Formats: sequence, structure tokens, C-alpha cells
Amino acid sequence: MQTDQDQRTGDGSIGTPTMADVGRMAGVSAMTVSRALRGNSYIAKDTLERIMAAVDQLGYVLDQSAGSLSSRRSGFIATLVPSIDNSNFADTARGITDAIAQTSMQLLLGYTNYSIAREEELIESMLRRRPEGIILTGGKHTPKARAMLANAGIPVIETWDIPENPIDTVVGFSNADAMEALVDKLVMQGYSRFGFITGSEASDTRGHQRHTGFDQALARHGLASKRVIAIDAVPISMSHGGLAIRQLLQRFPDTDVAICVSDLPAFGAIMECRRMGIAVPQDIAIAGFGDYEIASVSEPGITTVNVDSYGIGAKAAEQMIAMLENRSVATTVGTSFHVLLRGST
Amino acid sequence: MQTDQDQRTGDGSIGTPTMADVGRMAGVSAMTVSRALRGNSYIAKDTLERIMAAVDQLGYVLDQSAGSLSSRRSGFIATLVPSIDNSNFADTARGITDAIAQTSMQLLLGYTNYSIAREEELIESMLRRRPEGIILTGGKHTPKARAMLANAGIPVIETWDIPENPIDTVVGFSNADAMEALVDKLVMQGYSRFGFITGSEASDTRGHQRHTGFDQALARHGLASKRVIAIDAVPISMSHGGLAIRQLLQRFPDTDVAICVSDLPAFGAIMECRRMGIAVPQDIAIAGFGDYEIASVSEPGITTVNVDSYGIGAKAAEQMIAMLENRSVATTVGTSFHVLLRGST
DNA sequence: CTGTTAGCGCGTTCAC
DNA sequence: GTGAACGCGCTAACAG
Repeated sequence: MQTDQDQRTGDGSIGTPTMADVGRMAGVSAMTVSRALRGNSYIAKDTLERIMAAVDQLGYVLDQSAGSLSSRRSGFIATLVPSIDNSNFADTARGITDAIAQTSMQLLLGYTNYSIAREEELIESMLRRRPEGIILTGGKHTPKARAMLANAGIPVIETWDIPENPIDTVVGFSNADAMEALVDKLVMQGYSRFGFITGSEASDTRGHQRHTGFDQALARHGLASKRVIAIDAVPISMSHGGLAIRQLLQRFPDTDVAICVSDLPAFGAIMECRRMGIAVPQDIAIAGFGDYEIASVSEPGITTVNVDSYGIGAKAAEQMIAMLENRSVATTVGTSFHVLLRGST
Repeated sequence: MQTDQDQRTGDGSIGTPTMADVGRMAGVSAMTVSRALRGNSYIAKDTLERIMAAVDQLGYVLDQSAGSLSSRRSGFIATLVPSIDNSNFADTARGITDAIAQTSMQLLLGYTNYSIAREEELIESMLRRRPEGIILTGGKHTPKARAMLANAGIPVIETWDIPENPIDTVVGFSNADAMEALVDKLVMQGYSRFGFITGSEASDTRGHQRHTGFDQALARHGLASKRVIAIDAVPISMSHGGLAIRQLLQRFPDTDVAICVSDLPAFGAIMECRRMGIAVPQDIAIAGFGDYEIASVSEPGITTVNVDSYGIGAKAAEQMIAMLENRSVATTVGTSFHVLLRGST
């Protein structure tokens, strides 16, 4: 614990200094200190200087909890992502943080662990902080979560997806379409016996949609595939990818290309193939999703789909700022995706 | 923006319902509602049921800003990490979150981008929220940051390091010692011409300390090395590793083992070697630091040092809870590290 | 077991 | 350009 370095003000009060303490030292009222600190009112130059000197001397730090209560503006933007460990979502969080850095907003970040029950709990605990807006990942939520959000009367943005029944506005892309685009390119490359490696799709709704896109694209090409390995894990990690590729090759040895629900298992699969002496892409081609850094650095490079994770965050934050300023906004902001063909296919 | 679903209470008030609204509906005072919601007072069973029914019907959500102001307990633990993209630090944040999940505390997370100037700004903006404690990464801070922290009168924990001059308490390990342990093992493996690949050590103080440990260990073994490549970037990424290994091999072709400041550039270096047709570890051995998931999945596996990133967070949170409860705590809590020899050396 | 009173430290509002 | 009164929504402290 800190040694006691609290301020003792002239009137003998002890503890963290308040605006009144600053005002007393500067010979003005607390109100003038408040105005000076926010800088959007006219304050006489020498008054301002005395106030700033007092602030420095006392080590005064504004108490924003009190300020929020009074102004009814918390300055918080709440954000919920499935996982903070996953660099795609970390990039989105970074995009949001960077975009709101210009404003005086602060990010309140939580991770749901891919659980909508946990999401519901987190939504409640975030709403207790009276955020001015909330940014969620995906379009699947518990009924209670939807009710709380509606009741809160604040802007809600769902990201990383295009929900059928959005709560409010949306910033994202169709995971199914993105996957279809990938399959199309691979068909064009000459592949025809497709395998799919995924995790627990009950929890990972984006994974589920990618799977849907996979099926739709194959159907379109008359290539319907039942070569699917679903690992009971969420999220599906690098090492799961190794496990999955072994199962896929064992059960469906004719597979000529395996698409993984993300680059992480794709990388694990490629490494496992190397261990098994199976050449990628000669013996089997492997593709991922998400364009993680590893996809471009790995040798061979991993064919994948870039989905602008950072941009999703940046655009969601812009959308949020616009909504908070009551500017008219689009109900749905699409974000870009593009297929990147690399050495693994 | 939400359609207006605000509650209209019996007395005609409009807007987010308050405890008084709940109390009115349940026929009790706001104070009783407050007690009921916190659950640590005796409330008559039927009173409690009426209150809960009113809460449900109104969709009431506690306003914690107001509660904090009154109770003088914000329920926030502030945490600053260099980067949220880096899975080592994400793991630490996860360790903290998981450990405080049992309490009613909430994490206020920020990332400094490896800049102590940015750290100073963030410390100020976090302190405005009156966190009950703050967890920092590393031991290097601006004088103003140190002053603000001292003035705040809250527990401060520095992590990921053992600072010479700690602010308060510390949870971490000696990066120099950990690197020395790695060098020792590699010397034992028979390597003698060591190279070091690092980033901008002015910003990455842990990288700097690892470098120091590298030098000390080599000196101890009589192997002093000037084979150092410092990429002017922070953090040093996978792709920088590729760049760096080319420079290292060009300038110091006799190098028999290259140690990278983290697994990320180590992986990039290994992949670049594969592209160049240089065999790892036969032609050159490569080691990393941090035991990222990639180090175990990659083929060859990457020799590295596990530093228990998650445990640092978990222990820091435990330490914080102990400090907040005024239990006596150790000034310094050491966390474990251990060298993992894998195929890359 | 429940209510009343009195703030917490600010910002809003109006006054001068 | 500055100040006074008041209240934001809640909880501490005390009463009963």
C-alpha cells in the first residue's frame, strides 16, 4: 500500500483533494475550477494560471464518477468481444480505442469467452456503468440481453456479422459470403474435393456462418461435401488444427483442399502435415480465414480471407460517435473482405 | 438509435428507472431496494420478492456511478499493458480478469503502445475513474506518472519485471535472469557463436533487460558477442524477424545460434530461413522468448522461455485483492520461468 | 427488518 | 467572467 501522501488542504481536510480544495487555494469557487478544467468557457488568464498552479501543487485529478453523475454522461463506450487473446478481436478493440481516442470517451472492454450467457452477465455489469453506447460482437444474444439493451436506450452496434434481426445498427460483413468467395477462388484453382475444419459452431456463430457459406458455394458448384471435421472446442486453436487434419485425412483421404474456420487451425494443420511428411499444397492444400499475421509470414504463406478486423473496430467507433451526435447513419455499414491466395493452395 | 423504450413510472417520471421508482412500485423505500440488491442485509422474504418483481418489470439496472460516489468505492481495477495484440499481455489481462471475476471488481484496461508518455496520459485518465488499485507493466514510468500514482493513495502493482526502484509492490520475474537461463542451456547444447535479435530497446524495457541478461551470460561463459541486430520497431513482429535474420547472417555469417527477444520474430526468422534454404537448427539454431502458442505448434518447435504470462495476471490480481483487504503481502512476488528446449536448437 | 437524513464531488442552471 | 443553489442516484450512519 502507498505511504500516505494525501494532501492536507488549508482548512484541514484530508484525503484526495476536490475542486473545492483547488478553488480555495486559487481563491475562486469550485465552479470556476470546473470550467477551467474543461476549457470550454472563458476564464480570465490569471485566474486560469492560479487554478492550474493549484492543480499541480495539490496533484488534483478530476473525479469523473462525480462528473458523470451530474452531467449524465459517463464517457464510457462498452465493448464486448468473444476473446481478447485472438488477434482479430484484439485488432477490432484497437480500432475502437484508436478511433475514440480523439473524443474524451473511454473503452470499457469485456470478453465473453464465446458464451452468450457470459455475454448477458457482462452486458448487465457494463450497463451498471451507464455507457453511452455499446458495441457487441455477433448477432446472437439471450432474450434477456436483448431486453436489457433495448431498455438502456443507448446506441447498440453489432459487429463482425450481418445479423438477420439486428438490435440497432450493424458494422460487419457476411461471413457466409466471405467464405463463398474463398471457395470460388479455390474451385477456380482446380480443387474439387473440399474438406472443412471447424470448432464448436453452437458457440462460434461466425464459424457456423462460414460453414454455411462453404456448403452454399459447393452446392453452387455441384460439389457438395460431407468432409467435415468439427473439433469440440471454442475457439479452435493452432494445436486443434493438427488434430483435425489427421482426422480429416484418415476419414476422407481423397480430400484435395482443407478449409479451416480460421488461420490458427490452418497453421496447425500445415505444421502437422510437415511432421507427417505430407506436402502442402502438393499432397493437400490448406486454407484459413482471417488473415492473421502468421498467414503472411508462414512458409508456405496461408491462403486466407482478409476481413479488416481493425477497420471493423474503427468504423464501429465512427458509427458510434455519429449516433451519439444524433447524426443520421446507415443501419448497416458493410466492411470489406478479400481473398488472398498464397502458397498453401 | 434505440426506439424509445424508457419506463414511465407511476408518478409520471420518464427515463431510466431509479431505485426510488423500484421502491415506489414495491411499496418500500429506496434504501430497502439498495439493501435488497446488494444481498448482504436481512430483508423480509415477501419484501424481497416484491422488490425483485419490480426490478424485473421496470428493467431496472443499478447505477454504479452513483453508488461509487456514495460508497467511495469504484469497483474498478485499472490495468495498463504495452499492447493488447500481443498474446503474452492478453494472457496477463485474462489472468487478472479471471481472478477478479469472483469479486465484484471490474477491469479498466488500457494499452500504452510501449510508450511511457502514453502511459502517463492513460494513468491520468484511469485515475479520474478512481480505481481502487492499478496494475502496470514494467518499472519504467515518467516522473509525473510516479507522482500521480503516489498521490492517488491506492495499491500499485508493477508486473512483468523486477524494478530496481518499485513504486509499491511487484509481481514478476527478472527478464535478465530468464535470458541467462536460456543462454546457459544453449551453451550446454554446444553453441558458442551467439547472435541477438531485438527491437527498439529504448521503448521495450523488458527487451533491454533480456539483452542485458544475454550479455551477462555470455561474459560468464567467456563468449562475449557483438552479433546484435536491433530493428527499429516496437514491438518487433514476426516479419521483422525475417528481416533481422537476413541482416544477422549477412553481417555475422559465423553465428551458430540466434536468440530473438520474443517468439514472434523467432518464428519469422525460422520461416525466412526456410525460404532461403537454410536449415534450422543444422545451419543455424534459433531461439525465442515467451512461449507463445506458435512456439510449440511450429515445426520445428521453437526453443523458448515460458514466463507464465497468465499466472502473472492471476497472481497480480490476488496480490491486489490482498492489498485492498489490508492483508499483509510480500513486497515482491516472483513468478516462475523455465527454459523449453525444442527442435529449433 | 426498514426508514430518514445527509452527503459523495461534480455539472447544470440561473443570477449578477 | 464568476458564483450560489441545487440535484444527479446512490449508500453510510443512525434510528427505531
